[in-house]
Amino acid sequence: MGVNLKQLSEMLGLSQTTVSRALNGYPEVNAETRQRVLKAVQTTGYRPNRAAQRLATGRAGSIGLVMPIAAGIDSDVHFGEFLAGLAEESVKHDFHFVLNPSAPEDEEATFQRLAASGNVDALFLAYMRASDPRISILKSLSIPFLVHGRTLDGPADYPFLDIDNTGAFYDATRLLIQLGHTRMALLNGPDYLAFSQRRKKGMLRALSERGLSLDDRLVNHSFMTDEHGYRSMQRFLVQDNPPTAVLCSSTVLALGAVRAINRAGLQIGKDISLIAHDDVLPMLKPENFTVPLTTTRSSLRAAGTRIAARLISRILKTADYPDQELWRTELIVRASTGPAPRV
Amino acid sequence: MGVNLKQLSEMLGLSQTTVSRALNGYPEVNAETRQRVLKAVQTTGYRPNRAAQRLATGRAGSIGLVMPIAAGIDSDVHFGEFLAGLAEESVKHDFHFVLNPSAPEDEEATFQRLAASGNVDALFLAYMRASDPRISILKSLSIPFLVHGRTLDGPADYPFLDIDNTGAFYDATRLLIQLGHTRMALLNGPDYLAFSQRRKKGMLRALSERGLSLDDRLVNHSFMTDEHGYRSMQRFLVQDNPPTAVLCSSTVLALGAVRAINRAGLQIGKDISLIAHDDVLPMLKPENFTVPLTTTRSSLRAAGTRIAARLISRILKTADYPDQELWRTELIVRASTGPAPRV
DNA sequence: CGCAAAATTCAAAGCGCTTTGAAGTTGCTA
DNA sequence: TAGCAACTTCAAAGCGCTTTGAATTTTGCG
Repeated sequence: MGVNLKQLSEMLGLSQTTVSRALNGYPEVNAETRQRVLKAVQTTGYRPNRAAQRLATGRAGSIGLVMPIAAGIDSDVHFGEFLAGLAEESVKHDFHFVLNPSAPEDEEATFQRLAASGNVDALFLAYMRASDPRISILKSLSIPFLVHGRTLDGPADYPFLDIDNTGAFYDATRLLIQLGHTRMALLNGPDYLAFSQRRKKGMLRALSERGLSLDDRLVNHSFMTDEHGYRSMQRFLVQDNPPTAVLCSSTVLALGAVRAINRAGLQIGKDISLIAHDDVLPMLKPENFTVPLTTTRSSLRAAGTRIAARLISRILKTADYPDQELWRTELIVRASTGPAPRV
Repeated sequence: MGVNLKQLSEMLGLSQTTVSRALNGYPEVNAETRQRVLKAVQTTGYRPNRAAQRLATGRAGSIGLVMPIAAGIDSDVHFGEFLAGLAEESVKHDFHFVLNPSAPEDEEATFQRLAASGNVDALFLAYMRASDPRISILKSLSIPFLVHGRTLDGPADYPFLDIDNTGAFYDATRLLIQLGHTRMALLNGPDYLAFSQRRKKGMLRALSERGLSLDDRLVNHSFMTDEHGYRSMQRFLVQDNPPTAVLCSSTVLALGAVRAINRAGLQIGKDISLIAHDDVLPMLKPENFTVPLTTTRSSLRAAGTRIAARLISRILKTADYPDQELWRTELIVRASTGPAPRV
């Protein structure tokens, strides 16, 4: 193994105190001394023992993620991508993760346990529901936390990073309206999730501004899998008065929707327009669809990176980030949208 | 915060030594005393400080994963599912992860650093290449490691968990041959990965046993995305003598392949048969395809769970697991395979 | 040149746990 | 009843780092 602080300080003829301070950037160290220390670190390859640091500082150096992936619960494609961003940033600061799979019913207990264990410095929360009891649990926990997304109801008096879901689908809907569409469908994520409701709200707002409305039979809430996309779209298409446009909450849903549309012998961008929300999943690029997809875009990986950065800076009390962030999405027009077909 | 060991032992009128031993299952503790301790833990909610434990024992309590997800490198859908399994098991033993994104070119350095840092007790390695230099790096590192998959060349003198890729595609190919197919295609994963080569090998073996061969123009190696599946399948179909069957290394590839086939106006299971390898991704269930897919199945999540269990038991020196495991896959016949069409 | 203030450096006390070596108890055998 | 092994329990020494409070050296100025 490498040297430890004691050995290093003996080599240098300094006390552990001074060496430690030199390394941690304290001001009361002679500039020249600091240089010597830094050079010695280079040559010896000294790396502080994290366990000792953690014990001494009381900081755990890790972030707790409560993943909705208990045994038997489906994992989410989007999660991997988000995690990649999180990891990318965390590793820079030598932070660990505690991934805590948990079923919804014992999330509360999981949080309590995690916070009490002292094993994590901060908690991260996602998959926000419209009105989410987990927020108040977290508030009572006296441990920093950060929310990806945000609740729909109640005050947003907690730190979060969210994208402007309402705005995204508002913009998308407006575009469709401008193209002459009046009857459109919505393939949305699970009903209870805040982002689903916000997207629907955005769509409704744009519609009602033009005196249009949304037919309940053209709305579907489900997990965002290819298959749900296919089934729901198929149901929409066989109705008396099928939609001329559809909004999808995920490119994965769009995948299935596209399949259903093709199968019905319709042409995307001509017979029916489609706009999907794009989380920028590498496995599924909207520009690579047979008919490239018009999307509202926001990188999930970037969100992961940002969240890690904010959480870590919060723990280490380094930089100051805003407490609440709302990212605008980009509306990117490709070939899947076109003028509404003449009746 | 909760109590610590000192407080707990004072409450009980015992020494820290005895309490610690009682908790860690040492034999030299009076059964009655142990009961008292255990009860006190219940009432006080005592939880040992992990940082202190780590410092005292020298064990880090965490597993290092070197993920191929450096900035700019695509994340893999399959990874999330695998991770879910890993996390599920790890959390039971209060183990952390250090996710280390890394580009292929500095993987070696990443390993070195990780091992030397003492921040991890074990390393995990995946995405094995046919002949993988990382193995010898790991061997030289004096830290336990476990490989998911295994190299193709050289001795397999290291601990691994792999599935029988050769067998999987051998079985699949045999089934196709029995159904009368003689000209088949292969949509495979990246060329340099060991599992891709093994699957191809399995296919070749079954073919040559019947005096059949594999046309190079009907083989494609690529990342396993929907789009690659689509493009490659399309290329296969426009050839002079298109295949009557195709093997896909992933359901994600199959997704694209199915799209191409439908688009060409062909019927799956009738005009063309398809078998995919199924990692049991919740987002993409083969049984939910429009024409349910015949698959070779092996749960990636289960592999994650198993790997975590093996790694942790190795670190904690608890149970004994076999050092090398090769899991058979299941061949599950659904509607996407059928007799070869008459010429 | 002398002394207070500023700049550096240090010794030592934890952080909360495990583990070693020793000590105190019991139970049996001779 | 002495003597020894088998049980139990304990005090104390780390693990490697940070941080407090004090000591030492430099610097600035009258």
